[in-house]
Amino acid sequence: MLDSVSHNTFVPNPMICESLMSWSELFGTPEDSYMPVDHQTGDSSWTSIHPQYWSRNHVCEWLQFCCDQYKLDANCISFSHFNIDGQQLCNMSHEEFLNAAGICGEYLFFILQNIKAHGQYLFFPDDDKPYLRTEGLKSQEFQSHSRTSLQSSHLWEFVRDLLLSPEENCGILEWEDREQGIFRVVKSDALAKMWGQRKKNDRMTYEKLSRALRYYYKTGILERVDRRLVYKFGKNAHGWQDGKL
DNA sequence: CTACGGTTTCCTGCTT
DNA sequence: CAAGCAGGAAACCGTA
Repeated sequence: MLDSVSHNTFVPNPMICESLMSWSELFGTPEDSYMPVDHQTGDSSWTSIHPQYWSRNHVCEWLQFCCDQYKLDANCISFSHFNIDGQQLCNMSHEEFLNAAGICGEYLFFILQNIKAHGQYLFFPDDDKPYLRTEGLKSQEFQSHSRTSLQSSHLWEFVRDLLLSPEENCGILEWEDREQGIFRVVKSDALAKMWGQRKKNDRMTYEKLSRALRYYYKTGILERVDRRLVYKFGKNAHGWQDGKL
């Protein structure tokens, strides 16, 4: 689908942008999309370039990727605000992100900060070794047996990834004992709100989130720590030891 | 349509 | 008193 649209003419009309058209309305369904290499221009994929050097096309592709992979509601994103290159994107403040993408802004900002800091990594469940995505991965292959560090659908992985991104977690979570995998929930309400955003559930509370965390005791993902708001990764949790993602 | 895992929601009782 | 913690029970929801 992208191939049928000239990237150079992406959202040329501000009037269209302001109407907050969804991605699919503009470009078709997600299924048609995101090949790692731009076949039309021969450009490298955004995944292999630092955000600072992304072209406008790269920014568009990144946005599309986020909407697809992180199940973000494209309707709340003002695409006109993202008709910019990587340099401008990186210069956007947290506030500007919220302004441009509403409730999705929080997460998009978080994702971008993570990519800026760690690159676009993938993890393969089998060996859990970080794998830097390079060109040539087919989208199907990409979807079938890999995941990004941030798209994890499970709560404990969400918590883990937040913990591994100190620059982006806004002090919501803190390591108590890095070696032993003990961490503390500093801002319980913020954590619940962020998890709620992730699950598109604005009724999420720490009370309910913590119930889900307590279920992990049974499976060895988490271990009980006898202190308020403190948890510990269990033997069945993985990925939290590797310093940076 | 069924099974099932992983929550989500609610609740009662207890602790800090 | 407010905020957390413990789990049981049942509803929910996406995926196989």
